[in-house]
Parts: sequence; C-alpha cells; structure tokens
Amino acid sequence: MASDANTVNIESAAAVKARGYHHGDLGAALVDCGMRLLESGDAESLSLRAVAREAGVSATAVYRHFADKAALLRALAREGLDQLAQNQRNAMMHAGGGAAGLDASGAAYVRFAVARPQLFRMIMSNIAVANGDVIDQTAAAPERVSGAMRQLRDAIAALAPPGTSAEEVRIIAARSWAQA
Amino acid sequence: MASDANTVNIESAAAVKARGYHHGDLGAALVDCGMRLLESGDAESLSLRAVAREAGVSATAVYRHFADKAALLRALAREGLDQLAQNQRNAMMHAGGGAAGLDASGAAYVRFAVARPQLFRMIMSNIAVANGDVIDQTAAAPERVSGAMRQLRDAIAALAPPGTSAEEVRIIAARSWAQA
DNA sequence: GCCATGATGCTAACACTGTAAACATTCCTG
DNA sequence: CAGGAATGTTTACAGTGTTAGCATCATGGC
Repeated sequence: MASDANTVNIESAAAVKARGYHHGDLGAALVDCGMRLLESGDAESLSLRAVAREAGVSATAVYRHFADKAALLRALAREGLDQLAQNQRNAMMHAGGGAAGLDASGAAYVRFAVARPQLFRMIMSNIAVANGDVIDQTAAAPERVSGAMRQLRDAIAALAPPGTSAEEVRIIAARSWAQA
Repeated sequence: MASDANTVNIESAAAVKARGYHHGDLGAALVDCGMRLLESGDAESLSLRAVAREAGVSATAVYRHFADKAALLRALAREGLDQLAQNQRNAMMHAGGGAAGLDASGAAYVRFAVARPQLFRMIMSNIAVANGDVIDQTAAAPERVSGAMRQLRDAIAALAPPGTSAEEVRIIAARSWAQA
C-alpha cells in the first residue's frame, strides 16, 4: 500500500510501522512536528494536514487531540513561549542576575526572535488570542518605564540585524520587559 | 440566470445589470468591498473570493487588478493606513496643533483602532510586509523618547477600553508616534 | 481468560480556498 | 472600421479545515 503521493518522511514511516495503530503520544508529537515545520522556514502556510503528514498520521487524527486548527496553533505558541522563557531564564542565571542578568535575558529574547522568526511571529500572532493567563500576566506588569527598560532597548538595538526597524526594536523591548 | 446560491448583495447585482460586462473601476471597487467586509466583523477569514462576490464579479477577475491575494491585502492595508492618517491629521488640525494636537492625534489613532479592529489588525499584520516606503518612514523616525511620547501614552491609556493590556498601549503609542 | 467499551486512528466526503488556462466581450487606437 | 489590448467569464485543479462513520487497539470487570 501507500502507493499514492502522500509520502511521509522516512523516520515517521518507520515509526508508523513500529507502532502499529496507536501512536504513543500524539498531541505531544504533533506540537513537536509543528515546531520542526516552523523551523524549516515554511512560514505562515503551516497547515493542519502538513503537521499530520509530518507526524505520519492521517489529518483527522489531529482532532482527537485538538478541537481545531486554532487549538493546535495555540499549543504551538504556548510551547514556543515556554522555550523562550526557558532561554531567558537560563541566560539570566548564567549572567548572575541583576542588571547584567536582565541584559542577558533581553539578548536571549532577541536571539530567539532572530534565530526562529517563523516561530516568533507565530507566537506573537497567537498569544493575544491564546489562553488568558499569559495575557493577564503581561497586563499585570507595572506601568513604570525605568532605566532598565532603556538599557534593554539599547542592548536589543545593538544585537538586532541592521535591517530591523526602530519600531520593531521598541516592540521587542516591550515584550521582553513584560516577559521579565 | 444567476439561479445558483452565489447571491451577491442587491446593490452590486443591480450594478452588474447596469454595467453589462466591464466594471468602471474594479480594483478601486475591490478595495472598497474589502473594506466593507472588514467592517462587518468577518475577521481574518477575508477571502479573495468573498470580496469578488461582494463586488458582484467572478473570483478570477481580481487577478486583472492584483497579482495575488497578498497584493489585494496590501492594497487594503494601504487604504486603511491612509484613512488612519487622514483621521489623525483632521484631529490634529481641529485641536489647533501643538501638544494638544498631538494628543488629539493619538486619541484619533486609538479611536480608529477600537472602532475598526479588523481593519486595524489587518493593517498591523500587513504593513510590515507592505511597500517599503512606509516602513522606511517609520524606521527613519528619530529614536528619542521625549515627554510628548509619555503624554501620548497617557492619553491612549485613558481612552483605551479597560481590557486593553499595558503592552498594547505601548505598541499603539509607538505606532502613533512614528506616524505623527 | 474473555470480551465490552472507550480511546484513538482511518477513509470518504463536503464546502471552501487560491490560482492557472482558455475563451468571451468590450474598449480604444490606428 | 479592423484588430489588438483590457477586462471578465467559465472551467478546472490542488490543497485546506472539518464532519461522519467505520476500524483497531488497550484495558478493566466478569
């Protein structure tokens, strides 16, 4: 069988052979595959069917783990956000906290945004609609713009590629600030 | 004829009857119809076919005026941006320029964003990819954050609905600043 | 030990979408 | 008035999200 053109990648095909019918933990596997697809630059044309294909599973199997495509995207955004936060925490730890730590955290943020632009854009697009708690967290951040914010923005401006617009820098800084 | 379910709105149907084959100025009409569809809350599911339908024209006719869907969206974003700028200019004029004018301009910006959220979101999504000149303009804006900026942000925070996150306020302020 | 049942997967199908190709009609220029 | 250049139309195709109904597995109660 499988003579039609819907060839999945070899690893997945083998995995299918190995697992039989049930997949150990689709859902987790789906967000992994979605992540991988976002890495490989396929941009915003990330389709439900494509991630199902990548996972070596039929398109409709996704619906056993996510209500709809939006839910999948939200899960991806959340996972990406977690990774980002982890990166920032690590950077901050490594720098030993304090102002230097905050600087490092901001730098990690920008590195993330530059290294994985598709993921980053996806996060930014979906986080506003995602589960409210993250939104609430950022909304609950104090309003004061202290010197650290300026510091952060400077660090970002220094790290960002030359093409980056001043406004993008400002947005990134705001995000980073709220995150921290 | 026209016995199938693709009923266009009455005005357009009449217009079709009146014009015969050629439409006076599709392209302009298309962005008008797209605008109207964005107003009526249909959100991000704005389809090329839908605006063609709204214009009382076959889907593929769009391609005589726009290279692809992205081009249509860009045109819509540009039109929306023009309207925004016009609103801001008017508000500023009416307030008599100066700090009060800047305040009024910011207020007009927020009013726009709140009154037509679909359009606003669409502009924000597409402007980064749109024709470079607008981007360049914003990028060329001086980096300094003066007292006026803070003033602007305060005005926005006062005008925005209670649910608006602090970060959204900051982004709006940045946009508005760059615009002005 | 078996087998009912729920969780999980699959195929088929539907209503959409964006887009290309080929044909039709109208406008405008020579 | 002829004949191209514009502009619209129909038809078709590949791809999308989603639903309905069926198949297969894992597991806990008898």
